[in-house]
Amino acid sequence: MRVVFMGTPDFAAESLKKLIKEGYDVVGVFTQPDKPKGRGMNLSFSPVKEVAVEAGIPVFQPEKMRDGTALEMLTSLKPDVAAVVAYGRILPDDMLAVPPLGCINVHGSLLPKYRGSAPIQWAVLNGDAVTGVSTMFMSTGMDEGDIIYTEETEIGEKETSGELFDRLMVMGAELLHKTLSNLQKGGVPRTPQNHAEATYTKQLDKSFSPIDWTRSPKEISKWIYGLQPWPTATFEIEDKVFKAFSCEFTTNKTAKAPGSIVSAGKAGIEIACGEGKTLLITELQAPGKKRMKAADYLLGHPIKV
RNA sequence: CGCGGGGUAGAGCAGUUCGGUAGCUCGUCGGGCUCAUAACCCGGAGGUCGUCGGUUCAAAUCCGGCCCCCGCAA
Repeated sequence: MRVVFMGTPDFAAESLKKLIKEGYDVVGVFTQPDKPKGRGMNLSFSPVKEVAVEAGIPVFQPEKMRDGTALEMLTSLKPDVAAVVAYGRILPDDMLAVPPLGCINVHGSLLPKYRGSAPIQWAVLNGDAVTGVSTMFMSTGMDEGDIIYTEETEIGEKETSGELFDRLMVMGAELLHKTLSNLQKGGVPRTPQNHAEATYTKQLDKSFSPIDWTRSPKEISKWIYGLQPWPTATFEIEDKVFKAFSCEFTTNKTAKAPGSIVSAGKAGIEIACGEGKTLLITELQAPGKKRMKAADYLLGHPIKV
């Protein structure tokens, strides 16, 4: 079975690695064009490209999806099936129609919940107890295809999106393997999504960072963990912007306005939240500094309460 | 050559402008106070000041090379 793989970030690279390891005939890999990245703005390969290059698989990085060149590339590979994992591009219908067995997509949520960009992070941000991965047959509408398999997993109380990501990318890779394997053997289930239950997520960016202290400690905690490793939750003290990494709930009550500092000591920095409750920030990062315990930061930077 | 901040006791920082043998808070060790303590008091240990080289009577501090960490931006 000739497989064409399309993907870009680590989440996708994990699946590609799995396919290679399981011996699939990966005849070509599509990934986003190389971009300048990091300090120094050096040109860098996507994680998927790294894996493909190492495995000696031809890499395709079309700039545009709809000018025909991408379609030509795909057609020339004569794929039986395409596996698409976080490619970051919308495939036009003519490309979706190329592989006879269809285009399989791995999505980081239990569809039809969280269609769109950052499903994993939103599951954490919303305080969900359970999320998972799904494989589906791609269709014209974004993440609207028929579901093949799903696999659930619980979200830990203090699990960050990054940690959940690491688990789901492995689950996703295995589910993709199961899907392709059964597809090759003859058939896989095909369940239309209940579109009435669909929800959509917005892509995350820095504008989500500032913590809204009027919310409950529980919500803020989820915000802090859900926004890791990026774009990270932030708050301000004395005009400096801090990133928040860890927090603890308290049983304290306060009459202070949400966002004000209630106490600062060995336990951390206690800040007033909504409902008169407080949240203890235990790990943070000051501008230009490393991530550190809030207590350590206070040693060299006394904060007036 | 994208912009910028930083590497000083176990930890977090000050000191670098105007060179002169290292300071603060916490921790740690010992002692004291106390019914008791994460509180308080007294005392001690602990640093080749990232690294290599240069200038100088003298360098954490001035000059040059290198390594590492971090923020922005992507």
